[in-house]
Amino acid sequence: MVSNMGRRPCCPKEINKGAWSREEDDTLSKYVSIHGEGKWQKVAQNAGLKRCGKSCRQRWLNYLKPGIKRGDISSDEEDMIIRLHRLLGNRWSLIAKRLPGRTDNEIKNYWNTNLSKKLKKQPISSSSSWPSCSVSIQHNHHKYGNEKTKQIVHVAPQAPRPRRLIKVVEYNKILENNNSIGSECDQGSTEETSIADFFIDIDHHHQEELMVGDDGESNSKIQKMEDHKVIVSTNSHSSSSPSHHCHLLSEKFDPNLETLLDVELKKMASFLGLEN
DNA sequence: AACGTATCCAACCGCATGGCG
DNA sequence: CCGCCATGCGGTTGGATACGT
Repeated sequence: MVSNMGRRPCCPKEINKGAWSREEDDTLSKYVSIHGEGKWQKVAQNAGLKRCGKSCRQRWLNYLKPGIKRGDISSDEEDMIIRLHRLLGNRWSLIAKRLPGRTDNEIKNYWNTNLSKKLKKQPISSSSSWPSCSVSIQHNHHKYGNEKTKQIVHVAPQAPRPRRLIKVVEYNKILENNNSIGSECDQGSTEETSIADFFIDIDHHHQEELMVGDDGESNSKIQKMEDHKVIVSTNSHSSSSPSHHCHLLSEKFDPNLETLLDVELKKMASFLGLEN
């Protein structure tokens, strides 16, 4: 092969490493407050920081960004982390998105240093009452100020995380199209949520869909899924803040809804080969 | 006080992913 | 379609601190 084989360094040769100084923090904060986030390589260069772009991004997102909480994880937050971890596994960024002000790195560290030990001492049995799904409240801010609220179900297979993941968004689109073509779905006050919606948290503009494995069988499975539809009535929370959905899952579980979803989700998990 | 060990957590590293030309 | 690049993510590392002997 060629002589310059190997991975190209992502950072300039002369860079600072290790802990960030106060001056570096100030420089980065000022630069981002003026120019905004993104283009981190240029941030590093233009701000005169001898740091690589990745490092700047991480420092900003984990410590400097306004609204970041540090330390003092409450028992409610801890409970939330435990539940979300059971639901989502080591997907720290997804977990962090549901804990306002907390970062994936902090949650990951907290898990590794505190919770993993705690849970080792108090293992959760497979027959425990932990939910196999969770519900969060999603607020869609539409044009002209009306807000729709939707209950989002997060499904986490207890099976190992798929090696490769594909999105189910396309499937959802197919269903939407089908519904609009002479289906029984009326456009009235009750909203219909297809089962594919259970996998999709559009809270972040489709950035964090829950996905299924692309083992080559998924497409056929998704086709068959059309027979499995679940209706979830939604309601309006005009007084709720957008961050409302981040509150504890334990408080959001409607026992009836949970039972319904649990049954349906078990069916689907079975269908997708995600049982156990 | 001195030393060894354990713990915490900020930062690093490499891989995956998505956008773009 | 392909390659490049920037960004995102999660596992790991290593320095600082706390604790035990």
